[in-house]
Amino acid sequence: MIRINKELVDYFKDLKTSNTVDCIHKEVFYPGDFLIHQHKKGNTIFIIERGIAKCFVNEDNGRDFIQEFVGEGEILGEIEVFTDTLSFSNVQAITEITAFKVYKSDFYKLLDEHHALNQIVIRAIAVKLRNTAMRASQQQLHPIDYNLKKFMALIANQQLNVSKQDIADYLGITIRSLNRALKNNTENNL
Amino acid sequence: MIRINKELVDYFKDLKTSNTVDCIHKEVFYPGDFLIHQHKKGNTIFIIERGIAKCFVNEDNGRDFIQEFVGEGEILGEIEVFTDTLSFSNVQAITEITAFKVYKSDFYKLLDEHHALNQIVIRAIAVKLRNTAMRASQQQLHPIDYNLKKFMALIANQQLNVSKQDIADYLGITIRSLNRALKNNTENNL
DNA sequence: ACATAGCCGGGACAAATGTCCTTTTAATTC
DNA sequence: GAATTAAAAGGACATTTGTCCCGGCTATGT
Repeated sequence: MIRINKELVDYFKDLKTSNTVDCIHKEVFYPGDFLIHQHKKGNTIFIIERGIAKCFVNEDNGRDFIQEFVGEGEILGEIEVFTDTLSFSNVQAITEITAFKVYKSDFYKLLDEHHALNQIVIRAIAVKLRNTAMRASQQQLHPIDYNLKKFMALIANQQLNVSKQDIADYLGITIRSLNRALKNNTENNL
Repeated sequence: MIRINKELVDYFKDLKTSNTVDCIHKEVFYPGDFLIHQHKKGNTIFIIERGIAKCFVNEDNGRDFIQEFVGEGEILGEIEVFTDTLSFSNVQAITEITAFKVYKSDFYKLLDEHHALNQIVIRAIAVKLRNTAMRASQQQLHPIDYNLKKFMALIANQQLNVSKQDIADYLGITIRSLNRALKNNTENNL
């Protein structure tokens, strides 16, 4: 449920420690900090080395929708770089985060010079697309109770403490509806 | 609204006519034919040369969700190839379609040998991800009337004749709800 | 023309979800 | 410990959406 990408972070760690390139910068973020701002122009990508962030869209009616929780190895900002568009979502640190930062031009250079990295990044985006598309249809076509149960199963193994507001935002519902669904689920599991 | 990708189809047309590669096969599909079957293993990608298809997920409760309508230049099956997983959605021809078909191993070879194609494909996936994610949050957080109005504006310019069932499946609602929303929208536009 | 079947729109009701606001609980300060 | 504030839970009602089903329209064959 918290997306991770071991091969990607390992690749960057190796690149960084090998000292063969000098375009990978390390950066630290604290809970609440924004790595990416919606509607802002981004000219860097990030790879999370440690920590957890939430990736969420703020709609024009004020409500938030959490696209995913991202952890170790997840790449951020690559969509903006590849499509040359403004960010369509925010990325905000939940825990303390250390991340690798690479500027757009350097990132393109890295992809050119490192065939394996190119493969890994393509795969990373493909996985994201797959997850996003599958969740969209599932969440759209199933009732809240069903989606909530799925969500709970997903975070059960994680040691992440998700706030109620975040659960509601992930499911795209109000807290009131979430409370009702939680009650339903516990009652039916007696 | 019907996704197209001119640069991708042009690239394939050039490759095909130049006769420098022999791994690009042309295939024809008729309305109703399936290019990709959900839950089946796919070992090819397609690039649509001409025609329109719908890409939809069938959920376990029997309902369908249309991810997108794809037209000229759209790539299909690449997610399955890159992530090495079963198809998570169906792709069905709406009009007659001609498409370029490339086997997985050949496709990887093409990407290796054609740097520009690699770029184009990465960009194509990035655009898909962006669109999918934006639509998911929008559709989840806005009422039907709002989403319907957006949808109508999108297909207004297209010469595509979308059935009511398809509109409902795209919006993730029942036909009954669609009819109500249609009535609302016309009444309010008086 | 008539009968039949199939599709389409909508009425009536049920279920799900959102909005608003009150109550309850927990936490904090003095 | 009492007072105050903030956070969580839920009641009451309105709105939205889904389910079920009926009646009408169209097409088709005989």
